[in-house]
Amino acid sequence: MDERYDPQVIEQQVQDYWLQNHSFEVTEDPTREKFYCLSMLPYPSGHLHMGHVRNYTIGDVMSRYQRMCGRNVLQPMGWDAFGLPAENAAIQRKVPPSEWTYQNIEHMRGQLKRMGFAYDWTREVTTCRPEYYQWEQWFFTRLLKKGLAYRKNAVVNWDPVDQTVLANEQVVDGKGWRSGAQVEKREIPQWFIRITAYADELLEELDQLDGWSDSVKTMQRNWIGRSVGLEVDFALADGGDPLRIFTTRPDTLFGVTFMAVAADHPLAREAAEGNTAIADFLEQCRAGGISEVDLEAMEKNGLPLGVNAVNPLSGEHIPVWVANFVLMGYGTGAIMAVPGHDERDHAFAQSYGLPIQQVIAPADDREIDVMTAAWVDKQNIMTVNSGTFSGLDYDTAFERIADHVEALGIGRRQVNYRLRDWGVSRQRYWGCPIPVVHCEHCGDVPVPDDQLPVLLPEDVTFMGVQSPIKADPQWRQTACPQCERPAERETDTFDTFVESSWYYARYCTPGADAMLDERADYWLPVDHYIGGIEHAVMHLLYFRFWHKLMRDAGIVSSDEPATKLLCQGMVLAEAYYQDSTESGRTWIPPDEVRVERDDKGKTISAVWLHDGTMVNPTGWTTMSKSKNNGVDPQDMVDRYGADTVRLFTMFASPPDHTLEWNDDAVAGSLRFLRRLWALVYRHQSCLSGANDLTHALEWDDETREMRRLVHTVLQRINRDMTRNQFNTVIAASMELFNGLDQFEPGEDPARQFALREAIDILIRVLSPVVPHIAHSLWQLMNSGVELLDASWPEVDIAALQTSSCKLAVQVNGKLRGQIEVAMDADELQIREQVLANEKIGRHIGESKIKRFIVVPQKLVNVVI
RNA sequence: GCCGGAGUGGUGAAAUUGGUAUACACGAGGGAUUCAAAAUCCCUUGCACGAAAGUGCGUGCCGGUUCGAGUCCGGCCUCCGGUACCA
Repeated sequence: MDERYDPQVIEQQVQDYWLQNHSFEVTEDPTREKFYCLSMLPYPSGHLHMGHVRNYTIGDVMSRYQRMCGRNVLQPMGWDAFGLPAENAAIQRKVPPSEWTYQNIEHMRGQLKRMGFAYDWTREVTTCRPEYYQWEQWFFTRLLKKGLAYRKNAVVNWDPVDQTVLANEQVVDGKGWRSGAQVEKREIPQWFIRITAYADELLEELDQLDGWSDSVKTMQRNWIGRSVGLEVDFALADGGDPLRIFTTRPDTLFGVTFMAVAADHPLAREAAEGNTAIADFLEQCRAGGISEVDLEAMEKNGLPLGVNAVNPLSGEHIPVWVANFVLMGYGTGAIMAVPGHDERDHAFAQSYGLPIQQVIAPADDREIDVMTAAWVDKQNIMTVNSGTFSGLDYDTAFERIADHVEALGIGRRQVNYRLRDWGVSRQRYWGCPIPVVHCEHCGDVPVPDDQLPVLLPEDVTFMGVQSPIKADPQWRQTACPQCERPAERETDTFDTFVESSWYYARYCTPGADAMLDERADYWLPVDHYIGGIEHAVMHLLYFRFWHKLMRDAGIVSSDEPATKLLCQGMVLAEAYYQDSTESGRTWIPPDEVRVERDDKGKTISAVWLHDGTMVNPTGWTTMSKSKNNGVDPQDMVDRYGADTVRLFTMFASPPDHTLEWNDDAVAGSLRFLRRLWALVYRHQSCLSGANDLTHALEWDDETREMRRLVHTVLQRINRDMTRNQFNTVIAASMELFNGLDQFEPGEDPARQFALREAIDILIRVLSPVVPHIAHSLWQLMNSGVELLDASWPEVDIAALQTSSCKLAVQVNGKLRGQIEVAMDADELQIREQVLANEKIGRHIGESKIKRFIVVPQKLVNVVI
């Protein structure tokens, strides 16, 4: 054994050992309990970033721990390889997206291997390969035949200069990021998958997902947004098609003082003919992007159409407006407005001087004023000013008014969802082609199985604005699979969320000549899924949805894809900048900055080493290229080794918190591993001794104390491993180490045994986090077992026994002292000891004791 | 705007179910070793007052429940994630 800890050398040796022994390749074994540990697959952006390192270390720690608990562990890895960044890189570097992507994958695979993650690389999935995407094309054609996929018009961001569709991210302040042109809304035909047909199941099954956090489940519930309400037709005063609206507040129907329709509602278009003011307004509504943030943030405005509707309950005539916040694509494209009892309607009514009518009031005598603010309560209310429907609570009003509206034949009870069908069309090149042929005679025809996959050409020149498959008439041209006459291929590609909706299942069946095969039933569902909290709703909802689609196609047999979920927090770093009038804001890399601290270590200022000028610190912020504050995992691994990086990322905070990167603390993690190495080096002859003294050992006091520490700490480690709180597992291991560092076994066999036991436990519990150093140290232990398959250590209950314990003593809730009592002391004995204690007695004085509260083995509170 | 989180020393954080707030680290200060440096080791370290014993204060802010609140309840503030074409 080398005296010096040299991570670069030992990590290479250990990784070679794993490679030669195929240590992480697994097969289905029905006799063993399986554990499928899945981390979200990365987008191959070119370099591993700290978020990946953190995510994958968490998964690796879980996987290695489960293996030591005896499970047959599958931990796969792959590449979410289609997507927008490859197209941007292609334009910048003039290389085809495929080439850029494959090079990135090569590089990043090497980086992952250097981290020592226990992946079964024989199962690697690359989503841009036809072997993978052909099966989602195949599956999509099944969905088409079942009516679960369909085509309809939908709105996109349109850049009128580049003549292209923009992603929401590419719209900055309402303008195209490249052209700078004002973005417009444009309606084009798009493919959708009917996720709303599964809305109720997606909602209800959340209740069964005990292994998912409440915050994620709540977000998904709110995203689905099931609401029960009433659909009502409002007749127009001058005839014509009635306006259909949906409301969850039928109890406020008498308070409707106006209505509003979307800019592209037929009624608005009609009114615009011959009215330039309205026509101009509709034109204005076309400007700007389609994201919800933008729509909600913009100023709400509108114009009256000069048309009246009739309130079906009161018979009142109310004006119909066109408003920019009503959207044609969502719901019916028209709303009823109740400014007295809806905040948005109230604001709109006030800015346009529209009437506000109160129709509900508090059931008690409380005064409210709907003229100053909308009153939106549902509980403890009573309808007022509502004709024969006055004096009712919410539920009664809802039911009676719904009955009435249904009896009149102008509406019906209706369940509505906020969730919209999943738009999967993208007008981009670097994605999976949607397998449909457009035929003049037969309509949209799914590509038959024997013509799949529809291959995406990879050897293309890509200039950015136009997708090469849209630009290439040769590629588009085909024969209709039904009538064999000339027809055109669909040139849209899938949303990349489609690929990431089923990759976890494909890992189970490498090389299968079908979408999946029976091996999937052994591994699924995923036992633990780990990924960023940013995926809480969209990806994780599509992932659940696709699993149910596969179940209903008879391809998988479970209802949900993952039983447990862990969402890790973001990785942050400090960033520094300077502002100047000429060049705007410049971001200075942290390693070019010297931070000045006060005598307590608090940052007071920061200086750019380059020229000695002052820079501004931002505090903790997300790592990003634009802020120049990314920490490259490669640099860290080169400097400290993979184990140190793994140790730091697990130690710095619990998995679900944000993680603040700190170079000094990373060095501290290396220091710990060096001390661990030194400890084992110092005791190596003792450690390699035979382990034949398993009984009849007499412990001296110091050894008994040391063993009690080891086993109480192990107890905490076990608890924290099961709740995935790895930072405290490491803290406890450090405590164990600190207790051990002072212990000298000498020649005493019992003391030697105790030290061997303690170090054995320490190496085992640290091995999931720092597997390379653990492997090297383990070789000295003469245990005859492979560390990867060594059993997780068990607590020796006998070692925990003590005869007395310390009790904190409070007087009126304030800590005043401590006493030591026998473990089995009763309240009377404790009371005697408390009163006998001089320091505590001072605080009690002559006062009468009102209460004497004892929390066994913890504390006493004397209330005077 | 809406939905979901988070806030504890100089810093990252710990505190099992309402029971001794600050474990474990980092940083800082002091010391040892060294020709010197690196590395390593030892001690101190929540804040205020005090020579000390000690006393008071202290978990974003305001209020409440309780013998006892970082933890539970009500109301705010700030920051972070998502918001349907970034992944």
